[in-house]
Amino acid sequence: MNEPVSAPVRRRRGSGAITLHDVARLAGVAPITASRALNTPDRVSEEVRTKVQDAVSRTGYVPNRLAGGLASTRSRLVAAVVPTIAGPVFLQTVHSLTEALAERGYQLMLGQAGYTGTREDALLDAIIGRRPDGIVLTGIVHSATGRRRLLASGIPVVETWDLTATPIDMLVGFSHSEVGQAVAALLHAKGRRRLAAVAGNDERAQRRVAAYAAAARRLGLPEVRLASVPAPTTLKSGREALARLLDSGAGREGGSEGQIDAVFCSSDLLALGVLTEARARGLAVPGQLAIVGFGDQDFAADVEPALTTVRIDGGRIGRQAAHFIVERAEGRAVEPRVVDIGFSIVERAST
Amino acid sequence: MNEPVSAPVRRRRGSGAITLHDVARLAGVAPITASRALNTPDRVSEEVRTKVQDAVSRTGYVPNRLAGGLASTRSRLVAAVVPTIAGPVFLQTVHSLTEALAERGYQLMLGQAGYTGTREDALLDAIIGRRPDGIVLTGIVHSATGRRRLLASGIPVVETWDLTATPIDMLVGFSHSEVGQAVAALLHAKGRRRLAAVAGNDERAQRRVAAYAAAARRLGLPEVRLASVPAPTTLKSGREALARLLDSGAGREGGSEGQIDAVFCSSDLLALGVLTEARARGLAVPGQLAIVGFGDQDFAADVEPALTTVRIDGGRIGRQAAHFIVERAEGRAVEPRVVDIGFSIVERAST
DNA sequence: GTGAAAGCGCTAACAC
DNA sequence: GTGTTAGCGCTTTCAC
Repeated sequence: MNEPVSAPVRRRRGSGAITLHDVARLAGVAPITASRALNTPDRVSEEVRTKVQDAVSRTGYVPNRLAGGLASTRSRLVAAVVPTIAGPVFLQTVHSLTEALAERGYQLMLGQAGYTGTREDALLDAIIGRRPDGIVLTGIVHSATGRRRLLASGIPVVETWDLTATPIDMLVGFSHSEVGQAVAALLHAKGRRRLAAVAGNDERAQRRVAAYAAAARRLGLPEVRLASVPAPTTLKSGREALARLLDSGAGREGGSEGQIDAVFCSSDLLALGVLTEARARGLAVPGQLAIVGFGDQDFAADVEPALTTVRIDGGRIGRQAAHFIVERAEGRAVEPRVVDIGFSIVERAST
Repeated sequence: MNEPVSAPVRRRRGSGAITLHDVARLAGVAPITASRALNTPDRVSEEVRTKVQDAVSRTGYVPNRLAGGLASTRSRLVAAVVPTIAGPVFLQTVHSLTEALAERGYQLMLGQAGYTGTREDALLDAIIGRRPDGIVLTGIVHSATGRRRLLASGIPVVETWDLTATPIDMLVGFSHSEVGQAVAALLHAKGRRRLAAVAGNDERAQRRVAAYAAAARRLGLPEVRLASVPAPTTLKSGREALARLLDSGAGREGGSEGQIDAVFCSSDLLALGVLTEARARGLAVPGQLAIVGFGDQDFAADVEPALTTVRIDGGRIGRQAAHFIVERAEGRAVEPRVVDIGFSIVERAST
């Protein structure tokens, strides 16, 4: 086989890919000058800039960011951790996070922790080992050791979708308790008295429902009936949960408390399941049963009847998290480090 | 402030994190021995292994994979490209890909190319620059320059969710044309004669629908009515599309061809929208209108009536892709490099 | 089984 | 504005 023209001395290691040295040689400058031409173009003469650009496009050079990250201790990589990508809740956040980061030249690395939390520590080590410029946590109850390692790593951390008293670092979210209270107040104001809830068994959903039940109690309503379903939630588990609520309610107390007349669901998908089951049983919605979802997924407005739901601006969470991380990565302090983005209740036909 | 006990000479650069050198010093061995104790534990004496393990847990050492990747030209990072994470189609694939990779010690990096493909080349460069051990492409029509750069990078590539004649490297998917044909055949066999389709304007969906229309033609059916909607598809666009199909059909030809009696949708969400609109208009499903979805999302079986749909084993695609990449990364050849995972039609109440 | 030396490809630091 | 030097933290290569 012929050696390529003007081949360098055979390398002993390496991938064989074009390097910055190759580009620099072609452009007739020192490697560091080529580096500057690419990274800080305005600190270099016009002439050098064009020569280097030229060499880059002729060779198809793609900078090795592993090497760059190692040398500069800036990887331009941001990690996000979600319980599972299969659940729709965080998609909007991950989507806008990815976009906002890409605009600023950062890349997203995605990790799935699972709802159980068993793999959490291993995942965190895998992430920290990559020295990302930031870590975004969504809906994770992190173990004590996990917290400690995050702290020790010195990597900027943004926790999202919640408001905790003791954030690791930065925080963008809303109060799940307030959501539960607001929904109870709404249903009470609408004249509903026998409230129920269907919630996935993740910590945040349980917190919403607990606050909802407590608020109902304070409003003098009978005890809220609860149905728990596994996370991630599905339409099917919504149907089954309503079936359980209705059947157990009918059997018990001989109707002293009567049938439930409102259900708060921990996701819109669950709410759609409840709606489907209600229709299958000939229960009128909202006539006999009011339904409230959570998340304001894009389908919520278009089902029949349209779903009342709690709207969270997931996109804003993602953008704010990206902003936090990029500011930190570029050496600027961010203050305040906690942002409460709130929520709103979108009233539609189902209540 | 006190210096930490036995502080090394102040480093001029670096993150200040614990390094393998620190661990090695603590364990009383050379750095390379510590490296071996962690990466190839069985090539090291029992004694060294425990001493190093001990030093690791005392210091909380997390290996810097940027440095490791640079030295070994193996990053243990795999990139996946999806049009958008907001669409539900690829979630199962991404989910199982992440899991399968994590099990083998690889981490996923996610990129969103968008359905338009404008950002595609920039995204590919950002990915290639990270020197992943593999790249998984889902549903991307890649530009000629994109293909060239992928090829030039030498990184193993798996294209998924399609079967093309000229794969870049490895491939796991199914035939979209065959899906369209099979659906047309099914509806024909069920006695449906006036077929319609609602499809997102992405290349693959259009291909399914084109094959569906062609098959209908060959079966002697009247021309298929088509409605195009923007990708990603939503419940709402499904409702609107059915409305358009019905209204235009009624106005035109004075009923010579009559109302449509079957709709093939390019996603289950779209199908749910069609179903919702049909119900809102008092059209009986499947009596007056048969509906077929695509994807067999988990809700498809549980809506009323349950949705007939095309089932793709997205999880298997992800696992197979992970297998391909890991095998390659570990130096083993894979043969064959193309896997057709096929599809099945799940008949439920909506037809 | 263990270690010394020499990079991987890039950029910070400090000249000039 | 441009270049030289010396690493970043790890693993390959080659000795012992």
